[in-house]
Amino acid sequence: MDETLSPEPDSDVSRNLRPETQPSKRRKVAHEKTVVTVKIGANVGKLKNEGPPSDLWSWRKYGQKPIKGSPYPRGYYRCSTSKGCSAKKQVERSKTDASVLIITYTSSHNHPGPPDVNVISTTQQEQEDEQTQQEQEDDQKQEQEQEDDQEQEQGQKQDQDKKQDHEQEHGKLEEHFHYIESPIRSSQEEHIFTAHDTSFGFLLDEEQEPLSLSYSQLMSFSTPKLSEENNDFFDELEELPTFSSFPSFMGRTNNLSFGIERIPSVPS
DNA sequence: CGGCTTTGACCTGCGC
DNA sequence: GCGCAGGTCAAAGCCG
Repeated sequence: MDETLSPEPDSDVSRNLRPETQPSKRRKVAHEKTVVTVKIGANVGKLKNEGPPSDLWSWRKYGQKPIKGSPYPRGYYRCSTSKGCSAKKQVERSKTDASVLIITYTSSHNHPGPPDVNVISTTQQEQEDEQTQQEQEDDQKQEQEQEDDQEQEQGQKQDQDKKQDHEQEHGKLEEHFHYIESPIRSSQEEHIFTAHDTSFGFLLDEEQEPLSLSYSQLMSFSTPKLSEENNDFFDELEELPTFSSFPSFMGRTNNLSFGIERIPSVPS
C-alpha cells in the first residue's frame, strides 16, 4: 500500500524520452485504479451513444487503441478541466458482453471539482486505499466473471429495457442509466452500471440498497463526463457494432443532470 | 477562435 | 534479443 500511487504519476516525471515532455508510456502503473463496469444493456448492440456515468469534469480523448482480445477498441481520456490534472480514464467495452462498458479510472483530480464529488472523492479514495491492490490480476478475472454473472441476471431486465430504450433512443433518452456497483475486493473498485430506461436517480434508489457505492462515489474518483466522452467513447467502441441511442446525455454540457448529485452516495 | 475529436506514429514495458 | 501489446503524443480537421 503505501502511497506509491501518487495522484500525478505521469505528470512529467516519467517522460524523459521525447524531446521534452514526453511521457514514458508506462504500462502497469499502480496508481489509483478504479474499474467501473457500466451496463448498457438497453443500448447494447444498437446504441450510438451510451453514456457511462459522468461527472462534472470534462474529459478529453487523447487516444484510442484496439485491444487484442477485445473486438472493441479502448479509448483514452484525460481530464481537461484542469491543465495540471492527471486524472485519466480508459473506456472499453467488455469483450464478453458488448453491453458492458469497462471504465478504468487512473489517478485522481488535482483540482477542486464539484462539491458533491469532492466530498465523495475522499471517501472513495479512502476505500480504495484500504483495499489497496492485492490481487489486481485476480480482480480482473473476477471482474469478468462478475460481469458475466450480472449480465445474466440483468440480461432479462435489459431485454425489456432494450425495447424501451429502443423507442426512447429516438425520442429522448435522458439519463436512464442504472448503476450497479459491484463490491469487488481488490485494489480496483469495480462498479457495475446498468442502463435502464428509468430515471437514473430512481434506479439508484432502488438498487442502492444492495450496493454500497453509488454513482457519486464513482464520479468522485474520476468522474467521467457523459457528454462527448460518452459519445466518443462509444462511438469508437462501437466501431464494430453500430449503436445509436442515448442522445440526450450526449447532448453536451447538459449531462450533469445525470443525477450525479442525486445519489445519496455512501451510507457510511 | 477555441476546444475537442480523430488517426498515425513512436516509445515503453513485458513475455517468450 | 525480439516481438507483441499497450499507452501517449502530435498534427490535422471539424464543430460550436
